[in-house]
Amino acid sequence: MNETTRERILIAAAETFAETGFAGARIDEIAEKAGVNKAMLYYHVGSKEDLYTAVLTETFDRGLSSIRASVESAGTPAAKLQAILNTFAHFGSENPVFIPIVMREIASGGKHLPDEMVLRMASVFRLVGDTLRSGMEAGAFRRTDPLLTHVSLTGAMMFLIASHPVRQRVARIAGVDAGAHTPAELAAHVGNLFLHGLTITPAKAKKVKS
Amino acid sequence: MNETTRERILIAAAETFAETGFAGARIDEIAEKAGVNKAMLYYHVGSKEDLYTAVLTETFDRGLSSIRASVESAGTPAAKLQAILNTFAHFGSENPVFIPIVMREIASGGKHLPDEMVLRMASVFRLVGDTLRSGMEAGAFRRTDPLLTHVSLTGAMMFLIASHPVRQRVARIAGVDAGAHTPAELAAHVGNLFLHGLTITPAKAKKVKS
DNA sequence: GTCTATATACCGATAGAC
DNA sequence: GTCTATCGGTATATAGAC
Repeated sequence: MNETTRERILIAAAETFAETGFAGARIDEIAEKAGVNKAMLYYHVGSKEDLYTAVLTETFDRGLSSIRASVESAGTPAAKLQAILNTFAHFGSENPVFIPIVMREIASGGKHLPDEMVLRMASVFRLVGDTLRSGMEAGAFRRTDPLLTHVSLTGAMMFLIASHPVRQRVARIAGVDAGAHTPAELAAHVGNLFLHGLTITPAKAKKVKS
Repeated sequence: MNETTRERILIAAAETFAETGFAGARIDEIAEKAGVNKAMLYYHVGSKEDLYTAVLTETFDRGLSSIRASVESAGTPAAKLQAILNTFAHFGSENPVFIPIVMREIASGGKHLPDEMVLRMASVFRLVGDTLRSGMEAGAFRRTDPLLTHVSLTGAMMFLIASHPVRQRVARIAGVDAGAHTPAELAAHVGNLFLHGLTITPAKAKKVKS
């Protein structure tokens, strides 16, 4: 089993699927990008669907272990949450495949989402959910529905990262700046927003003025 | 000009584009769903791209005017923001085409997004951005990047609405409740989250305990 | 394992009769 | 305005030589 060839194919496939989606992806393009013959692609991986599933699960697994590691490296619930956001933003930016694919799957109601993938998504939620719940029980976080908050967090994060090209076009028309686009800056924005909210409370207002 | 035929085609196209995306959509399927001949589709609307653009802009325009109306009906910046979220959630739920299409466009970096659509997106941002800026200037909102906050808001909202089927599967695996799914409940969750954040401040903690 | 050549099917778009 | 028939191009997938 030539693992290097297979990996080259998976990387090329990931890029193409991210750019055009499953239906828009062309096997010829993936093969050319991977530097292999089209027949070799079928020999090493299989059909287009097999290729898609392989890309999905392998990418998700790498992201999952990254997030797992980052959670354990932080102390307080707030720090854990920020660590998750940082890792998520970094992973999503460095693996441009991941976010577009998830967004497309959500857009189709997860119709093509195999159980193995839902299982992995549940693992991520458990990580974030536990962080949220422990923060609530410790009196650090307000009580909100963990699953809905989790989806809100990841939704905001994914949109921020993936929207960069569109954001630039919108910004030019609206006559404003396109805003930050580095993973660190985007994660900081989401963390700031979700931890403290928009409203200026008396305590915060005092803090700002001091 | 038979407006009814054209509208039937646009409705069918909207459904198909939402389900499968631009590349995945089949003209034959759209024509059959609309109950018209394929040649008629080309006669009334034009090419596949023309069809896509028409669906996009007409749907977006209806949503834009809904949001415009809701903004004007509210007083304070916070109330305006909540009104936007409510309208957005309602429109997105009642037009199941809208959110999937936008999500797919963002996922592809807006490659198929015509300038007319970016223009409309900029209009929505101007509405939300002005609300945010006026809140900041009035001392009601903390200072954040308006465009990034706008994207975070819409991203969270869209993910919450569109993720419902996937959320149910994740919830079952994680052994938790799938959470709310009515537009009003989802809008309330996002509004609560973005206005007040997760962190319990001294002032809020006092409020909760009283 | 690797490549060429090709089968097979599908899809977007149109010509042309009525 | 409406339909049938079909063109031309392209896509996935494979057969078969080496």
